[in-house]
Amino acid sequence: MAEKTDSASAAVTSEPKRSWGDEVEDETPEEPSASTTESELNVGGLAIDENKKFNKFLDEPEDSNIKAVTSGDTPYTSASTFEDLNLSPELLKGLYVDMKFQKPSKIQAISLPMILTPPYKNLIAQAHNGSGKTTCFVLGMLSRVDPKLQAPQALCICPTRELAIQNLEVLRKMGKHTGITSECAVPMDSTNYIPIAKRPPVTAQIVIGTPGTIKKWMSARKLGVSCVKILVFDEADHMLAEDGFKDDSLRIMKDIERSGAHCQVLLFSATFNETVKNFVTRVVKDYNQLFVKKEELSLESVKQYKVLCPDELAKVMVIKDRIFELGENVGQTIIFVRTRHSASTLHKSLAELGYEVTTIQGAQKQEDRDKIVKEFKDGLTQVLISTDLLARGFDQQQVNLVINYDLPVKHENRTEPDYEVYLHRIGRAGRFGRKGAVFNLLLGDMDKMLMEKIERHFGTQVAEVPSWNSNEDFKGALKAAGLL
DNA sequence: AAAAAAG
Repeated sequence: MAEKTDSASAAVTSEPKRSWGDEVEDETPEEPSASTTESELNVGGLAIDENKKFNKFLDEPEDSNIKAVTSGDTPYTSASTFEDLNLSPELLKGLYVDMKFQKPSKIQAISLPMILTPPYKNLIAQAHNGSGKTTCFVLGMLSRVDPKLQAPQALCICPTRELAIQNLEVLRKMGKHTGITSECAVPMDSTNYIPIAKRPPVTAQIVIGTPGTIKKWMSARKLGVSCVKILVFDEADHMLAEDGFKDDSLRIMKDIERSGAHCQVLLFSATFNETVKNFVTRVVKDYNQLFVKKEELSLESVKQYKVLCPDELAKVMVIKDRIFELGENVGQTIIFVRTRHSASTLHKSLAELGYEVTTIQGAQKQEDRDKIVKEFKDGLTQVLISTDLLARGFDQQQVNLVINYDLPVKHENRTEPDYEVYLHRIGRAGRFGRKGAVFNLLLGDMDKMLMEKIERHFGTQVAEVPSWNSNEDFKGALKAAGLL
């Protein structure tokens, strides 16, 4: 039995007074622990234990420890119901009727009061995959927007076109009765292409999109940001990582700040490695934060396995003979590969063997990508091969099986696993506490070593499937995962 | 011998 400590403890911290727009000039390395006094004192802000008894029936990782550190002395009380949040009746209707939500999930219960209570502090929030982060910032945006002001007031930046579209769909469903307008700022497909100069200025109150398009619209003066009062970065660690979208994100932040209005910044992700964490805590100032230990980040409901494969052909055979045969009783499957090229190679091998499979990767045409995602979300396709395009955020509850055809590795050093990508990939299964299984196909000593490092990093045990070509072994694994 | 966005 895992010990149940207080789920969240709040502490007062004193942060360096720095503006998030200043970061480009200010790269001074800084010891974050020196400026942050994190005590485990329970200063009574968060009544989490009280909340626990309501939430224990919910199908999600409620026993997870989310550690809260608040800045300043605003007290926050965890919301045990959505009514606690002073949401408009229209928004509550969307939550209960359209979204069919009953109670806030844990991350929602803790983060929403922080987002919605004046003086609207910035927030850096980490929470498990599939625990309902999207709802946190969507609700935040919808309820902070002034419905009477017809101008962009909330901006949400996402790493992929697919994620931006998905988030907008959630927002529109949740905000259906509010009359709040929204627009998606992603590269348009060829059929709907309108040159930027011919586009009318954006009047939508909430804009969700990808960095390039947002930047483009801003610089063409089609997207005014002077009324923007809430700025969200989904998958924030990636959006602010050195090899991610860092420059674009900082640029957007800076432009908004330059326009004058005070803007609340929300950073959400399931992962924040130490490097990014140190960076983001320097880019935003005066923030509240929610964090999860990396050892507690793997979802218990998703069983992880490793499969030792003697050669490349064996990997294809595992997909063909095990995943296709057993997987269809189990739900949908995503197969992750490292490169666009291996995506098409695998696709071809499987297609030649007569299996029906679709593939998505960034080199495809926008409209093809949209079509593939739509088919998969509609349940018309069962098995989807993907690059890390879909590693983050993609929410399809019927996905119970994730295959790492290739393990995720760091770009700059391929003998190092990319722990964050690994966690995001396996988080495509087990949405909202559902059961799931992950099969890591390992080929050679390098893969074994990478796998060991991953196990060590997250402090998890990844069970071995005894034989790659035994149907019984895979059946047993799926049974143990609760899928058969 | 990377993926993502976008020009």
